[in-house]
Amino acid sequence: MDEPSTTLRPTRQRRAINEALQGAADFQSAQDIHDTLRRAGEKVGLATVYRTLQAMAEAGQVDVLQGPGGESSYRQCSTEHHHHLVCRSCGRTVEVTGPAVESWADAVAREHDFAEVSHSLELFGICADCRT
Amino acid sequence: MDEPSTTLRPTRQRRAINEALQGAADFQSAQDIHDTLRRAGEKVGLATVYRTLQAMAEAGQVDVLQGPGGESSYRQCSTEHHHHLVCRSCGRTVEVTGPAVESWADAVAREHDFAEVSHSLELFGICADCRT
DNA sequence: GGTAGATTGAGACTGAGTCTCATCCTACGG
DNA sequence: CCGTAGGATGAGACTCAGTCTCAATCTACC
Repeated sequence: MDEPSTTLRPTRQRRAINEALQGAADFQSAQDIHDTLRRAGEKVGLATVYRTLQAMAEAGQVDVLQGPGGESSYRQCSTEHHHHLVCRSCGRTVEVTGPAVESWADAVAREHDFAEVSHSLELFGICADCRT
Repeated sequence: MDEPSTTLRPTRQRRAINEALQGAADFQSAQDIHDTLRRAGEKVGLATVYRTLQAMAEAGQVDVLQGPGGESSYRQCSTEHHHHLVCRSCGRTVEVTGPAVESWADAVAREHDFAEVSHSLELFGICADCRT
């Protein structure tokens, strides 16, 4: 499908996108990042933002979250396997782990004889701040 | 946000969409259903399919699955809370329940003081048939 | 400095989904 | 059985995220 990366050059644009990601605590859409960069004076094409974000997601450097409108949001997270608890109101995101879920998923997969099982799991709620 | 349903009339189109849904075992996109109906000779507008499917999803009559391309797929399922194990290759879908997951989600929500917590959880893999 | 090949970006393009609004149809009262 | 009010429908324009193209540009390396 794709070589690990015949070469992957650290360009100005990629650096800028990386920084924008590090400067944000919560999930951002590609459009958001593009806007941020533009406003910061960085000239980066929209296509490049999409390409870079995708590449980073594939490389496991960022996490992807599918919004309800089908738009993808990206966030820089810890590299180990985890899930997210996201505030529906302000977008605040907390990383959580669920060993119980992982083993449950494995068990279910075995039971139904499915291989290469992956799972997507996100929690949504209203955080304490947004409730007051 | 929205009245329970001032009135909801059983029209030819809605009946057709309902039947198409019952005739399908796996998740179908709105476009799929529209095609199916058209091919079956039923004249139903695309907008109507979208509207009806959305209304049914809101009413809890069908489950929605977000595809990677951001397209929504619909399926008629049991009314009780459950999740799906979907074959990445053929789309075969199995309904599964995970009591352990539900209680884990509750615990996590309490721990971080989030209210009204809901979760989305889907498992993807390759079913036995597709592996042979 | 010179070059191969990866990277970029403007803009055209795609495809899912939404919106508008004139027309159609269902429910219901008389 | 007919007439009417207002929900439902559908053709087509429209929005918007994301992808693709391809010439120009930049980076790594000799």
